[in-house]
Amino acid sequence: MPELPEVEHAARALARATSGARIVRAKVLHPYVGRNLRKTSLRRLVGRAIARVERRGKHQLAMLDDGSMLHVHFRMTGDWVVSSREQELPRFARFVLELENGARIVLADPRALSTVEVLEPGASLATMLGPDAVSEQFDAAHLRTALARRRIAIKPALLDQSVVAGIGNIYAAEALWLARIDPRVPASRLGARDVERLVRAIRRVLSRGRDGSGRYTTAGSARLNVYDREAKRCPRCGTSIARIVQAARSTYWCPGCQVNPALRATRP
DNA sequence: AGGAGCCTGCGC
DNA sequence: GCGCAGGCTCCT
Repeated sequence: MPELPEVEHAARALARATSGARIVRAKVLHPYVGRNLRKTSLRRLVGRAIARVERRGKHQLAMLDDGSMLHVHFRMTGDWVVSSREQELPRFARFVLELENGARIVLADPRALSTVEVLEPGASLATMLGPDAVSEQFDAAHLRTALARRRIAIKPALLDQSVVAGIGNIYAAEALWLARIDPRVPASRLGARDVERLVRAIRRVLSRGRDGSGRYTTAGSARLNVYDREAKRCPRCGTSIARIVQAARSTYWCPGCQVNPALRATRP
């Protein structure tokens, strides 16, 4: 369940379940999930306490008391299941952490695309991340600069985690709809006012998008205005919602009210 | 810039 | 069956 609000929720759940507790066991149950792990590094976790948990974009970092870090990425379908050691493992359990307080934290992921790795003290994430989408560092000035020389369309640009960290496919579409921007517009063609609207739209979209459990849904959700709604009516203008493919990902958008800013300028 | 691929389940 | 999926990396 991999968009930023969901990862934030998951990271908090992890923090709550672990807070200060020592790890007594750490085990990968699916080889693909541990593909970035060196054979011995999981054992280094045993005996360490989890001091705190941070989220950076959609990455989770559990900071251990010796300065090393447990780095987890849910990709498409990962999630934490918190229970106790006596309970049965949940379906799709791919990685298990057991704590001396009796808690058991399981990474459940049907597709097993999640990754778990241990970073040495002082190491940093291998990926370049832009400012977090819900941080103050992410503002119109930053986004404008980051997009200035990009010739790719704005929608795939928003998915580029080095531009801004934490936006996924669903909320990229939803934010562009809110800001009334055509997803196909070259990123560098957005004007200052478009970028400002877009930043506000991103903030709004990321501040909703969750039900009480921290999950989101697609079909049947009143919150999603365009995503997964091909051929349905745009809630704003009634036009039939379109689906296109950009950078091999689905983009849903409204051809009626999401306009190309360049065209808007020539037709006042 | 575009596509394949990773792995598995689900809906048609 | 087949095609699709909320992400990301790596390759042409």
